[in-house]
Amino acid sequence: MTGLASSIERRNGVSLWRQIADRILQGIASGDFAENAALPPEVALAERYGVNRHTVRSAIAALVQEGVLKAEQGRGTFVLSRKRLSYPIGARTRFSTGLQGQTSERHIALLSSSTEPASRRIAEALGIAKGAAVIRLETRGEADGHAVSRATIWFDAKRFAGIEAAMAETGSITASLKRFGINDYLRHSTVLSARHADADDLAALDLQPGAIVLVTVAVNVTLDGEPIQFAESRFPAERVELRLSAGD
Amino acid sequence: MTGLASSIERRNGVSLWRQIADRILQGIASGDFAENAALPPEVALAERYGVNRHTVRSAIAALVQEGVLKAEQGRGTFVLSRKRLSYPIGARTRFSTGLQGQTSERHIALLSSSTEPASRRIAEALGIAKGAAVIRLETRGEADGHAVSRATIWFDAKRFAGIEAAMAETGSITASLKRFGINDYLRHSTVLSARHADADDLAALDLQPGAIVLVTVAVNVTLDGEPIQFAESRFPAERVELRLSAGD
DNA sequence: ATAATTTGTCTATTGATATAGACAACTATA
DNA sequence: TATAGTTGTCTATATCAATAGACAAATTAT
Repeated sequence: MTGLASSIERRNGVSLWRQIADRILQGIASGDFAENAALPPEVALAERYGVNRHTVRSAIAALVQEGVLKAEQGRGTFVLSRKRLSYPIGARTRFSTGLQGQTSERHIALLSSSTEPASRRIAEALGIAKGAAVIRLETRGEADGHAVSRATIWFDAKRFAGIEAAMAETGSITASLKRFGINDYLRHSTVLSARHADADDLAALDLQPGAIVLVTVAVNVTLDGEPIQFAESRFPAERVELRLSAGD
Repeated sequence: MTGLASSIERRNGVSLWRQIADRILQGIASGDFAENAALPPEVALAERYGVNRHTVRSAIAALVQEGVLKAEQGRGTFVLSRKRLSYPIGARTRFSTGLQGQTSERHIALLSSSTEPASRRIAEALGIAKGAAVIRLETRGEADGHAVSRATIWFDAKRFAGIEAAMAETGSITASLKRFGINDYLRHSTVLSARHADADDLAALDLQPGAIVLVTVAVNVTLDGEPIQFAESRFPAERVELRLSAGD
């Protein structure tokens, strides 16, 4: 990416093969390793990263299982997967329209829903009393059959009673909110962080263990500034990048 | 954060103690573990995460060495460190003003500089010919003595000859650009991703191996839209979160 | 055909990771 | 003072991670 040959760290808590797998994924995303082309041979990669050939093989094996690479005996190891999806974030962040042009199909699957008392944090974000009932939706964003996001979304249960049914039916937050008279809404705030994927993320996003997720914590509001939705979304860093759209 | 007891993954390439250390850091950042208060005892943490007490001890040991926790025999283990810095990103992203109010002192240290031919990517971003000379600055952002960012910045060498001297002197991008007649500039685009810190990041940001960095790739432009600066910045995810400021 | 290149498999060894259990050392409290 | 609760240290064992070397199997080029 920068052209810097940033090296590999040992005795870290993160295995060398995992680090090298990360580097290869980066290389693909940044264009260092072209699509459909062969990777450098294992011995060359081993030398480049200063590790044993078997360690490189472990990294490649993980990426093969992940569907990113394909190894052919005698020929080489080839890059299958495309660049990362670029997910725009701005005042009018929408799942479906945001990925328009990058994927042919996309929708949000409702994994589960429940009603619970609001924690302090959620109550503050939604401007309701702590302990008031909120609806929690667990969702997965899918594009062309691939999982690209995993979100937990909270709504005021009083104002949005039954929204889980609307979500299950429409597969869209925007469409569901319309049923409650909200035709437009804005992203009020977004806070961004990153962490290792937990077991739930791994399963829902079909990730290999050790993968990194980008985490956004966001509040959506009506045009009047009334908070309507609080959400924590997780995006697989190896498949998705977030593009900050300034104006919109 | 969400209250979900997301669990720990095994055989991942990321050791259990590293994952647990991450979780504790998250817990501190999100307020689950209050500052100056004691962590739950080791046996309780071991049970919560479903691992052996010794594994929890490895995680705690790493965080003690990192200066985040302090263990006292017979009493407990205490949280020393504060919440993450919140680094705002928007049209007017500036290092120093962005952290105002959160830290008393902050500046950018110039680690090294060089002149090199522009890669295709950098040439496109800066609107110059591929192979044209560009100045590369390697910098570290510091706040109250702690490293909070590590950036690589490129400028058109023709237009900004000598900017490395200005940077070394002023410790500020904004001040340096003023010397070239640029009194204001805007963030044109930002792309966000995350990865494991490489050896260079680890050293410069004083991180424990295995740590995660948030990565932004950004282009700054003049008010007329002329590109002036291309930068890749790395932020330690355990110490910094990025706050997207919508309007500004 | 032959050789060179590349991925695949096997054995062996070393160190890091994780579990298990026992007990020591220290602190706070009843 | 005695007791419970907590961190610190030690031994032992099993598995994972990484290195090392050798050779097989498949493909491509000479």
